[in-house]
Amino acid sequence: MRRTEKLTRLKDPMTPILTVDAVLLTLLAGELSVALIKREATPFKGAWALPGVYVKEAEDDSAKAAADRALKSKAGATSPYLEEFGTRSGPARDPRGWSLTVIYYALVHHSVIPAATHLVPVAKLPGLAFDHAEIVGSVVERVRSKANYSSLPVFLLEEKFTLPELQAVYETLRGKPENPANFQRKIEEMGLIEMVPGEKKVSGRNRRAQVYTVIKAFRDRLSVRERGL
Amino acid sequence: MRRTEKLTRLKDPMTPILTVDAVLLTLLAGELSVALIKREATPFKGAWALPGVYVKEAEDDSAKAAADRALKSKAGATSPYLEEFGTRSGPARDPRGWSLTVIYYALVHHSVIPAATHLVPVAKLPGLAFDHAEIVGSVVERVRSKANYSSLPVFLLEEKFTLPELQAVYETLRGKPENPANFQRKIEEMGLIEMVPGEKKVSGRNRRAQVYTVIKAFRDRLSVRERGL
DNA sequence: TCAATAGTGTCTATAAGACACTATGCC
DNA sequence: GGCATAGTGTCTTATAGACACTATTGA
Repeated sequence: MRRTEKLTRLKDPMTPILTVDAVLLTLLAGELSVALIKREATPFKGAWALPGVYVKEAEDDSAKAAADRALKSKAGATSPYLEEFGTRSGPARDPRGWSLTVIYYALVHHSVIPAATHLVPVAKLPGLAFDHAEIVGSVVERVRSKANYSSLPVFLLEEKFTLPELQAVYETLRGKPENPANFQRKIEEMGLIEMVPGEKKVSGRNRRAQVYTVIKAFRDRLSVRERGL
Repeated sequence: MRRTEKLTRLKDPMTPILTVDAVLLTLLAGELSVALIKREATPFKGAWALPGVYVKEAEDDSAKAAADRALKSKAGATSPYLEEFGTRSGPARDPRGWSLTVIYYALVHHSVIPAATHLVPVAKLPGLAFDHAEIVGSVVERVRSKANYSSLPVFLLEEKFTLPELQAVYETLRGKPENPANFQRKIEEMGLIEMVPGEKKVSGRNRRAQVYTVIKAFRDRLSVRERGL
């Protein structure tokens, strides 16, 4: 029985708690935002926290599979890009006892996240349960860093997008503007995207932008530039 | 009692095995080598494996502390640079059952490793227990990659070293020669090392080389270059 | 003075960044 | 035509790499 199971875990001094937590990032109104859930059980009942689950031998084939399950069951989303960030562990981070969590992060376009899921701009993060505030901060730092030399920002867009849209995402993450000519040159050198012939995107009363898409090989992994962005 | 404890772990389907493994790297005769230990217990009794331990709530304050303990108790070494690499997990990697291991890697000069510890060139790796061969391969790849843009290689040297020695370490990890003038320029730009005034190193019947040391701020962490190498 | 390794000054090639311009579409 | 955004050609500057040279020591 589950209840007995948990008590055993609590009382056994040699069996650390093992969980995964997922940092699901998206752009909302031009702001990098993270998916948070309200805790329904102690500890930290009622506090905001990252979507996370216990790693279960019966359900998960790996820690990454557990992270997938956490994203699906707690935030209602799946992500083609789901990468391990690292671990946090120790006797103090969880009041229930010695715990270790494996942290994963994912980037998606906000359209794949249900409206019911709470998205909070990382710049206005409230207090979070456990060490989750520090975790979000560290993951955001990593993500911003990867925006400097990889294709990671494309995962924040929909399947089809324009170069100006892609440039805007890069600029948001890197926090500085980019020259369109130089930007196009560098993206081309990454061999990341391909034109969708004929398709143009209307965005007002101006010239329509050419539509692009990520080439198959990079749909679920990064393209990396040697010399940075 | 420990014996009962282990049986409980084996039979409990909800409690994954939690371990840490350490990849201790050093240069031996100019070859990147890894510390291996011979397993004394099942499974894989008699096979070569990475130094690793169970994470113990009573002994370890964190997974990293457990990795320190593994290095000290199994390889007889401590390392100022000990970094998390990632995790491996699943039902199949350990015959005892569902397991998760946190992998750490360390780089040291071979002089701090006891002669009794087995060091094997990573280019001539034998078959290893568990998924340890894949782990060593992935860590080596990461280390070689970091040699392209950070100060990581200095951890393979002693406290005092010369520029030609440092250059040789970089060349070994990167697998290609470097121009001395360009190398010195780039190392200087990293703000990594300082001259030890007056000290010169004799290495034959030739000109003596100036001795350098890593400045304090980078004794236990990396210095990173923006544009690589 | 020769061999061997240490160390430096400077030119060249390449890549990043700046800037000026042309293109398209709706009003 | 005018305005707004899309997109391109090219010059300038910064950095990486190549090369030629000088320096110091022991034999």
